[in-house]
Amino acid sequence: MNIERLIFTITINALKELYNFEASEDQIQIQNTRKDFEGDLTLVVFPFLRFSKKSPEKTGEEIGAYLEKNIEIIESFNVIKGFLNFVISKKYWLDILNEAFVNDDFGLVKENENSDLVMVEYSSPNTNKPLHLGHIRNNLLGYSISEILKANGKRVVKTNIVNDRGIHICKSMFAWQKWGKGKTPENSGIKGDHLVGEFYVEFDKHFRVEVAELVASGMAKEEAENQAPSIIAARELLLKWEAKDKGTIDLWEKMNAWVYKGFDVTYKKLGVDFDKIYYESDTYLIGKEEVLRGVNEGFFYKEKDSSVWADLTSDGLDKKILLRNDGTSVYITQDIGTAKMRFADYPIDKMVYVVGNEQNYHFQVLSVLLDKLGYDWGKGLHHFSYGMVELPSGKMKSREGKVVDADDLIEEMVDVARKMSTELGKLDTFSEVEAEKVYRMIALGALKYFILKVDPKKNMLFNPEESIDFNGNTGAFVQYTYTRIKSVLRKAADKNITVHNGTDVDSISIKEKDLVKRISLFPAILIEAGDNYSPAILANYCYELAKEYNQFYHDHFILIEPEPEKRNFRLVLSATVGKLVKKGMSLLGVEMPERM
RNA sequence: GCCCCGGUAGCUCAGCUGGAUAGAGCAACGGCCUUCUAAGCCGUAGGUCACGGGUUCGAGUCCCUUCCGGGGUACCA
Repeated sequence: MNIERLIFTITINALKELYNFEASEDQIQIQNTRKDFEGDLTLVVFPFLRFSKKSPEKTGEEIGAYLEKNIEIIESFNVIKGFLNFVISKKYWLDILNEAFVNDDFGLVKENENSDLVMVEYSSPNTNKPLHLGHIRNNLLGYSISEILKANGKRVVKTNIVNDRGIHICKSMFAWQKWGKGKTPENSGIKGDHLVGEFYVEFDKHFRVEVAELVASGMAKEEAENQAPSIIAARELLLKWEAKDKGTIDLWEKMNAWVYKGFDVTYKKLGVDFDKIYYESDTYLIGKEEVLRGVNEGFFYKEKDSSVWADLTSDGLDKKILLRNDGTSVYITQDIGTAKMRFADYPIDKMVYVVGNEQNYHFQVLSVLLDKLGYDWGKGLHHFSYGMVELPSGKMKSREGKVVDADDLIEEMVDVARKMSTELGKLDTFSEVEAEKVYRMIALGALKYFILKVDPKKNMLFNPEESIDFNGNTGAFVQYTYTRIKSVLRKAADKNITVHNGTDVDSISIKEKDLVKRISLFPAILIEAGDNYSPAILANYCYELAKEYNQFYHDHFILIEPEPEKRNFRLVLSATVGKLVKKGMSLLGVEMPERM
């Protein structure tokens, strides 16, 4: 039984016996004792004063005495104001450490036949432009939350819906036809997704000139945006595409193939992957069918102009268009089709969509629509809504080319890592190939940690002028701590010092106990990170653990410690921290180098 | 206009779902390498938790007003 549960239970007994009060668990607050006070765990006694009718100090003393008598591992207690602090016995902490040390799955929940199957959709790129920093956040969050859910015993299917059709790709296609002069990734040496992105920007450039001209000639802006020759041409392409026009389909396939090849490179660099990929071009027709079924069954209705709508006002939402008046599908149409396809493919218990918070409303609507269409899983879908990445100048805009490109950013990070590492002379004995591997680990680790340590729900700021740090609260800090630990363990092995379990020492220092306490929190942190869909909770834990290890490392000898059992204890501590930090960071998608 | 989210140190972020004197990192200043990796450790300085009210033993945390920022808002995705 874990210590907190034990205190809960015995406190309930104490309140009954001392004050004849039947408490429930949620009236009892247990927290970690603040560092400035003596003790490990603290019970807040204020809520009990109404029943004890005594001072906070007196009440604390009485409950404290009761618990001390009835719980063996409580060594002593003290009361300060309304706070009852317990000192937990050394044995308890040593037991936890030994458990964490020997159990390679410490804190992890194993999946079984009854485990929920969770499908996590993330990435979901459009095929008209390369990935940028906003997509990086999405990809890292999606990958990490998938791993965290697995660590919580869920069966996870990582999925990607590629938005490979629609007006956006037609814009790039039209621009390429018109101004491309046969440019290809092969003959230009430009990565495919970047090349297609160039034409998307090219399209917008011409489009805006055309709109400006029309406005200058007296047309209203809104109409001009509808009448510009470029947009008309792009729309024609979309209609031809939907009509399966051979030439259009060929061009579409060619350009998308360029993009996929480019995306694969970026995904690989980022270390993210998918178990199943869906394409909008395969799902949007199913979406249409579902919408029409909805019309037939009376959930949706057709306007005079033959556009199709859902009236969601009784659900507290607005009316929502589902098919345009020309019969083409809108964004949400394909989401309906994709959902149907997925639930046919997998026995999904829970669907998680990793999509930015600008689409909060969209998912509210989708949930209701799916429910109306008779899917009972519609109501339970989870929109993992994350904040935007902003630049100092504001929101990123692909069309204006105002973005931090994913590939560029990664390569810049690697350059900085290489430079820094060379200056410090850390990897002088490494081969070039080996060193390059480590630079990439450090660069990616810094980038991933930088993004994942922030609460996903919040917007975050990225300043391209200041490169991401390798000192302080960073990925490199945690990696560095790990390499220190590995170094100590290597040296122990060199000296034929074996690290054995069942460690027992006469006394442990404050720093040592702090570390064990932090270790003991690992299982709860994993659960919390999973329940809250928050890699940030785990990232910050890894930092705290590493930070406390560095303090310990600074203040204590490990290998040099003459007393064998003490030395062993510290080696066990070190190995355990190393293991947890590696595990924790791996759930964030961060790799750990052995040396740096 | 209406709806949602946010505002914590100069900057970037934590703050365990209402508990003790609000914490880190960066930037600034000072100290620590003949002992296991100094990408580290220690210290100094830095705060009206946007503003004003309320709820209570106790509020950065919950409620309301106002201000500021971001997002959404029926044929963009």
